[in-house]
Formats: sequence, structure tokens, C-alpha cells
Amino acid sequence: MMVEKEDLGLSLSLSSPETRFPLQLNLMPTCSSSSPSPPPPQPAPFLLHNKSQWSDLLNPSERRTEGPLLRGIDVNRAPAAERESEEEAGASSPNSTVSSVSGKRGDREVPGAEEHEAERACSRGISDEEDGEGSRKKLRLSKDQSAILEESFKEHNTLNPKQKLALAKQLNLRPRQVEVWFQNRRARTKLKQTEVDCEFLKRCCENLTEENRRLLKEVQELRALKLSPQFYMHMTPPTTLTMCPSCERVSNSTNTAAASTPSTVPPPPDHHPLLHHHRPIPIAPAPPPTPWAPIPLRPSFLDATLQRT
DNA sequence: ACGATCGATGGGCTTACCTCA
DNA sequence: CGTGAGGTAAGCCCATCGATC
Repeated sequence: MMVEKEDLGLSLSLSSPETRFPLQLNLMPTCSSSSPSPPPPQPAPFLLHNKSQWSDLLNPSERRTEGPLLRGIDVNRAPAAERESEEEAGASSPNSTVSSVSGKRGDREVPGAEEHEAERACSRGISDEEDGEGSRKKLRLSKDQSAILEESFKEHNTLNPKQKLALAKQLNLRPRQVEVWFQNRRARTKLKQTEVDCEFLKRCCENLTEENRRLLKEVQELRALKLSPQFYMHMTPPTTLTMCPSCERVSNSTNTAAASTPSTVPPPPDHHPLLHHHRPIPIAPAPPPTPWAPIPLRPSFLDATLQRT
């Protein structure tokens, strides 16, 4: 039952920008860009235009995917026989009724009525759950049909008329049904993405609030320390890393053994801890990774901050 | 019984093309 | 002949309906 839901492939991750949009959608019509000979001038109904679309957020480098052919059938390419007939009957004629059999358009298009009926009959033919009889019985797509549609959607989330016809033929559905499925799929993907974005922003807000709280507390502590006569004596003992205020080198000084072994960069030959009269200043432990990496506090920064306050 | 899911519909908008003054 | 206005068709998004699970 919920196979379709699980097949959505909408497990959008927040972990990294690269994985935020795992759906690799091909928004560009491959037939218009890869065709060796440009097609004759015709309306390009498959071009995406107007309105900032949700898919604009996708990484452009991930938009074009030359994935494997769909179960042996490239939906970008109509079958040979179909190609010939459709280019005359459909794609080359802007007034074609081939791809418009919806109720909305169908109302205006009298010539399409027969085809509409034919396709309805076709749809009834493959629908084992449908008993017809006038009432709007809901068609339930089979697992295979849904899987193929999903595969196609992963390749390109919009269809040009040829792709739509080819897919409809392959699935034994009406082109309008394929079109509707893609429209609904886009809408639901967008909804999912909106939810994910909302959650992401929520977490950003929480992290920023926490960061703000932490920084305010730090400022208060620094103010208190500045007013204290025993400035450095009140420092909490360093737990992990310390920085020499003179040379600004970091060392692990939780114990003497650790203090003698600098963590990353060895001290210069002329460096000797005993020659420095300052005690090492502890460095705040690294905060959890955030997209807005905080500026590390350095002694000079601290001084400037304290002077301002 | 009820909520979630999903196919289907209709309205509105944009764009491209065609016709005509 | 070029041009702008108006009509038409097509596609898309969006909200919603209604059947189904």
C-alpha cells in the first residue's frame, strides 16, 4: 500500500549541503540540447519558465543526469514508430490535442473528445480495480507503474510531450494521467522539501540561540575577569588546549607530560615556555559544528573586546 | 470512524504562436 | 513590410475534492 510513499526517495539529509538534495532531477530537456540536428521551430512547452521554482534550489551540477535508460526504454526518446507519427500529429503542431485530454482543456477541444474516450477506455482496460459506471472511480497505479514513474521522475521531474507520450504508452496510461502524476509528484516533493527546509531553519535558529547564549555568558565572564585584581588566577584550569599568549601556539597542557608535547605545531627553536611570563590562556572548547563557524577567540581579540566594553 | 495518501479536477498564470488591423 | 493587440493553446502551480487504504 505505502510502497509509493517509501519510493518517494525524499530522505533529504541535513548533514551536508551536498546531501541536501539527493534527488537528481534533470530539468533540462535532453532532446533539445543533445539532438545533433536542432528540431524545427516549434513551441517549446517543455521549457521551464516563469516563477521561481523549488527546483531552482538544486545544485545545477546535479541537475543533469545521464542515467541508464529506463528499463530499456529511454523516455527522452519516443519509440521509432511513435516518433514519426507523433512528430506529425503532435509535437510539431502547436495546436495538437495529443497531450491535452484533461477535463480543463478537453472542454475546449472538441477534436480531442474521441481520443479522450479512447484513452479512457484504454485506462479502464488496464485498471483491474475500476468498474467504470460513470462515477469517478479512482485509479490506483500498480507497483510497476509507480516504480517506472518514479524512475522517470528521478531522471527529470518534468516531461516534454514526447516523453509523456512514450511513458504513457509504456505504462498503458493516458498521457494526461502521466502528466497529472508528475504534477502531483512535483507538488509533493516540494511539500517535503518545504518541511525539510523548515526543520533546517528551526535547527539553525536553535543553534544560533544557543550560540548567542554561550557568547553572552562568555562576555560576562570576561568582564568579571577584567574587573578582578587576580585576573589570571581566576581562570578555570585548562582542560584540553591552551594557548601561549605570546607566541599564540596551542598546546595540550592538562598535565606536564602533555604540556611538553605540543599538539600540532612544534615550537620554534627559540621558544621556551619558561621565558614567557604569561600563563597560558585556555581556549574555549570547540563548539559543535555549525554552518556559521564562530570566530575563534584570540588574546588580541579578547583585549579589543574588553576595551570596547 | 478517522486520518493519510494519492489520483484527479478546475482555476489562474505565463509563454509562445498565430492572425489581423 | 514591420508592429502591436488580441485570441488561442499548452504547460505549470496551486488548492481542493474524493476514493482508497
